[in-house]
Amino acid sequence: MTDNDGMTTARTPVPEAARHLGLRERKKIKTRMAIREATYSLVKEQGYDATTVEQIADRAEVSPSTVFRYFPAKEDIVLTDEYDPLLEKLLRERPADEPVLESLRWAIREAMAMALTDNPAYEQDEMLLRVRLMVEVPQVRSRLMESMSVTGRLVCRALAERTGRHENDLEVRVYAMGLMGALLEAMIYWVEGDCRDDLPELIDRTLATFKDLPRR
Amino acid sequence: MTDNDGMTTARTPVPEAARHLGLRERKKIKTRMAIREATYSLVKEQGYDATTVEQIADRAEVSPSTVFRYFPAKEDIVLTDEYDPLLEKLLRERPADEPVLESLRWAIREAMAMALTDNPAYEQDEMLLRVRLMVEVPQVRSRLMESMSVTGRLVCRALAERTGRHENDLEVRVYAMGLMGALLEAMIYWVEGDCRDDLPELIDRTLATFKDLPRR
DNA sequence: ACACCTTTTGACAGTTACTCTCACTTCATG
DNA sequence: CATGAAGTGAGAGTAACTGTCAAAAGGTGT
Repeated sequence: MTDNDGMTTARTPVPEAARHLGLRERKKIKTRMAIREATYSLVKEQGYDATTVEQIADRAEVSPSTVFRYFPAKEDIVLTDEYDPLLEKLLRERPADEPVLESLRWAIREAMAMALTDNPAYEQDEMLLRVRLMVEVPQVRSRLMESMSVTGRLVCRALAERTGRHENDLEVRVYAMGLMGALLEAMIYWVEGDCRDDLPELIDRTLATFKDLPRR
Repeated sequence: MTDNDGMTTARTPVPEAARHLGLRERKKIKTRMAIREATYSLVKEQGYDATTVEQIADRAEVSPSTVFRYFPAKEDIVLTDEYDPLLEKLLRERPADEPVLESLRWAIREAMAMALTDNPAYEQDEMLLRVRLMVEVPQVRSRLMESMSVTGRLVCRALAERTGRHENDLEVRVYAMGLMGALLEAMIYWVEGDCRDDLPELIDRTLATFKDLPRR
């Protein structure tokens, strides 16, 4: 979502991809992670609203200025969305003549699987915390909804390629945002049910309420 | 404070529905309108961000405290959504055996028509300003998206009645929120095209990308 | 008219997210 | 190592809120 610094933020501690980078870049990644982790632990302890940016800065051992330099808003600390590029990649890997709903289903499935298996347990923990915050804290949810439109544009592009339409077609845009709204609601439903339901199944049922966007 | 000595009187006359109310209630309605109109004029002059609550309070001749008492947040001043009850009423008036998409189409059509014809010209002006702010100012758009979920619940209820499902069914909720996302995107599309397109037609095309939610 | 109670208001102080500026440190490079 | 660039911290400032409390205004009984 608001992760427009062009740099793909990595999840694994000081990732391999960063090895060749200068000390500067590596430090940036470190403080970024430090701020995130400080935030997560504080939010777990006291809740989101009770956690101030100053506390976060203290625990991350940086100044408040630096926190704001790394994240434009407090919500962005918990809500950095690095899955858009992954989703796009997975979507592109599907055969071009497959119905878009099918492609989406598989791409989302795959993305979720990767998020759950490729990450260590404590990160899965944080992911659940994040999802919960998205649903429960209005500010975070708002931001999430904003990021929905970014992902929506991504889906628009995929839809355009598949259906021979323009990515700015009303039908394309409307269909994409409809999908996003539906998927978001599915996630909320899932969290409300304490994450007990089988998420892939919920997503299947969600996508099943749509008809395929016809080719032009 | 806001004596009706002529000069500071609001453009909009106190509505008939308020006639029988006590002085207290009537005053409340008045200050509410005063705050709104102060906000609209200031925003027209300087833009949303440059307009502070203090300025709004000054122009509306109330204290800043009062502004916050009437509207929990600045965004809420421009974004009061009085159309939910109307939409619900119109939806209920449609025949119960009509496909839900049809009902929605007519209800939305009717609601729009009423909004455009029943209001004096300057209110239409303000409506356009509001719509534009919804699309352009992130904070306002966020709030709008939040309110989307409220309207979504309303649609859920209507869908539940029509399809014999429970209003908390995943399919119902997901379908409703999909609709809301799509309709919101249609509105954004309309504003981006400088409101030149025929809005009812856009809505028809939007709803046409959905299949009907089957009865259970 | 008057007293009495309730609702509404304004003044004020405080918190917090965020912005901007500027001096200072830290890294990169020839 | 010197020189420039990038990153950081300190501090001041803004504006959206929040909470409290005393004063004012509306409503109601006698």
